Amino acid sequence: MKLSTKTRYGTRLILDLARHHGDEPVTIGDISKRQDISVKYLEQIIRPLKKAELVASTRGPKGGHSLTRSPDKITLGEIVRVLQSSDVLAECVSEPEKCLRSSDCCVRIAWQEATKALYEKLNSITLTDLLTYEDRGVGFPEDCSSLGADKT
Amino acid sequence: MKLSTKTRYGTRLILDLARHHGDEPVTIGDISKRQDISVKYLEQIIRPLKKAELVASTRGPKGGHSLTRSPDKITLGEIVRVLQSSDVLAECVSEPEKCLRSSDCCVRIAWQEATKALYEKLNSITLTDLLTYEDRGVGFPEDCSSLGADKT
DNA sequence: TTTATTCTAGACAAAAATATTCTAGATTAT
DNA sequence: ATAATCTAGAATATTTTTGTCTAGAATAAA
Repeated sequence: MKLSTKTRYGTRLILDLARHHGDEPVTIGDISKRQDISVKYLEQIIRPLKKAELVASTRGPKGGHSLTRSPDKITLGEIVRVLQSSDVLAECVSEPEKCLRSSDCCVRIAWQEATKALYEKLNSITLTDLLTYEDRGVGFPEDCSSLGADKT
Repeated sequence: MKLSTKTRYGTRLILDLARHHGDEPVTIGDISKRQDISVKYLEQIIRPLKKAELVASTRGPKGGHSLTRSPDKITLGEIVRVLQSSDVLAECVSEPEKCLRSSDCCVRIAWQEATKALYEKLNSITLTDLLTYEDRGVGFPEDCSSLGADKT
């Protein structure tokens, strides 16, 4: 159920671009230094982001990468969908035809609902939101301490 | 971001027990036939469920497994937390100390919020709910067709 | 008391997915 | 021209997940 490091690193990558939105394009080398992620890996991660047109690049000296939209128009949901190779909780959610039982499987519907709830939250968080929390020294509005809910 | 097959099979396992709640204990062999999952794998999956005291077992002939609580007192959230080896979206959510950046990482808070939203949904779905939907021939109350939300 | 049935525990092996690097270019400002 | 930068695909390494095997323990019933 973990997000891949590709997704997590990619989020940091794009957040780095967000911090420099409006400035000169940012090079992979710079991001690598700031985020402490290898150049080679970043090159790999940025490809799907370009393909999805979240990021645009220019080659040659003075080249680099930048966001195609302002940070308040990009959500975490979008980033996760682009980078996460399996972007639903179970294969049967996105491809019911691959499971023989899907037609009358009540569990499948539950995974679907849960996936939906997850994306509703992710879609509600923009890059700007993250930068704002960062400025405030972190600490989201809501309380996040109790994850396991009915554990108690 | 996918749930492991252990979690998915385990959910079917426990749902099978739920269908026979109140009857004689159910053997792994029976579940294996009905769910089409190997005996050996089921034996492995049922261990953590026993440890978490969701399932109780008796040995010997006429032995088998049964739920320790009624199906309306067991939620999907609980099952996922027990079976899913990584039960949060990112390691830093449950173990912030493992990440150097965690103290001022705004992304971590976002993954935490998203994990929370996911469990709120999972915790709200009981085994009884699933059986009910099954009886009705599936079809949850809400519409589940659009997952990718801001995709459109 | 023996036997067949059933669960239990841990180790092991195989397969799949993920993470990461490498090699060889292609562009382009200076 | 050349140095800086991005691009593409292949190749490798690592980790995680999936699944099986071996050996044993408990117990109901004959």
